[in-house]
Formats: sequence, C-alpha cells, structure tokens
Amino acid sequence: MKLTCPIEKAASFLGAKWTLEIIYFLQEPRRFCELQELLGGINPVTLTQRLKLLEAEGILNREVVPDAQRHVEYELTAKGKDLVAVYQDLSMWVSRWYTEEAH
Amino acid sequence: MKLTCPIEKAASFLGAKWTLEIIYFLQEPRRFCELQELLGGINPVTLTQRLKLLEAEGILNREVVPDAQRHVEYELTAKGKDLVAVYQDLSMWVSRWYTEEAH
DNA sequence: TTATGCTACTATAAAAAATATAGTAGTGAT
DNA sequence: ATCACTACTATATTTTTTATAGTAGCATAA
Repeated sequence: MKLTCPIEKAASFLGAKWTLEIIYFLQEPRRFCELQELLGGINPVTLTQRLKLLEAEGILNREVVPDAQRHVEYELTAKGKDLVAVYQDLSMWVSRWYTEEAH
Repeated sequence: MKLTCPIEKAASFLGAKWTLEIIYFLQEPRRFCELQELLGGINPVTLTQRLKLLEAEGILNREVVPDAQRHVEYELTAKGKDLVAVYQDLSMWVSRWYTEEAH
C-alpha cells in the first residue's frame, strides 16, 4: 500500500486489533493488569506487543513506578492525548447510532 | 469484554484490519476491484468478508448496477457517512503529528 | 522463613484470521 | 471463438491471536 495518504499512515497501527480500546482506556494512566481486566481477556502476549507498538509510535509512555510494590504505568503522550479527541467523536457517533433502536 | 461502553460496541468492527481504510476510500462509491487497488493488495477473501461485515453493520450498501457490463458498487449509508466525520478528525490528527519531523 | 499473593510479563502450542495464488462465472467486445 | 473485465470463491500457507502455564521480583502474613 502506498503511504501517500495520512489515514493510511495511521491505519497500520490504529487498525490493529485492540488498539482502539487500549487508547480509549488509557484516558487515564493504567497498569498492565488493569488493562488486561478492562479489555476483558486480551491475551498478555498480544497486549505486550500492542503496548510496545504504541510506545514505538509515540502514542504512549511506559513508566516504571518504584512504589512499595514496584509497578508499571502506561500513559498517553501528548500525541496520544490529542488522539483521544478523535475517540470522543467516535463515541458521539456511536451514541447517535447505537443508543436507540433502528435508524 | 463487557459491552457497556459505546466505544467497545463499535470497536469490534472498527478495530478490524482494513476497516479504517475501507471506510476512508468509500467517501465516494467504489467497485470491488477499485477497492482492491486502492487498498493496495488486500486479499479478495478478506475484502469480501469485511464488506459483508460492514454491510451487516449498516455502514455501507452493496448495489448491483445493471449498466453495460453489470457491476457492483459499494457506498456508505447515512450511518457510514456520519462516521466519515470521525475520520476527518483522524486525518487532522495525522497531519498534526506526521506531516512535519519530530514533535 | 516458608508460603502466599501481586505485578508484569514470557513460553509454547493451538486456533483463528489474513494472504498468495489460482480458478470460476457472467457479460461484452473483437 | 477468444480475450478481457468484473466480482468474486477455493485452497493451502503464513501470520496473528489465543489459551494456558510458567517465571521472576518484591511484599506481606503465618
């Protein structure tokens, strides 16, 4: 695929399974196991892979928090947060077309 | 996954491979073979499957046009067109973050 | 100090999805 | 009659995702 169009550039990772939901749930910082629960059964292998991909794309940051029990937090970068606006539109689209019966 | 949140409802098909690009290119009605070319090498099996899925979701219509050489056109429904607005936002996000060098 | 639990993963094999490649069927033009 | 266009389907292979189990560090409880 020729990557001349901007949508196509983004589609390679935005169109991957789980990406949509991951970014959605990262509207607040989350831990790995939190994401696993929120996403309702995503495989840890897939989740790891997707988080690495989104980190590489500059959408999120992985941060090791050295508290009592050391843990890892994933949070959106500025670029990722800016993308959430798009999801808010998506959310409105869904409420327009899915909240009531037929359209 | 509990389907309580609107994004999750939509994510099952919006988050499938190629869906993003298909809807993008359907901003104008397209034929099967046109989509194949535009999408740059999507497998016809996958394309057929995705078009059926999006038709079932009410995002697009499949129409047989009985012209000289009978052909098929795929075009967005009102619901699908309404979704394009979301993609326009996505497009702006991409131009903000991808047109220039680092951010 | 052994056991148990939490967190963040990795390993492996199996299942599901996407792909490459070839082929079919209808129609029209040469 | 042959070739070309369109819209697919068939089949085998590759890639991706999944289920399931396990590892390793640290902390609290017994």
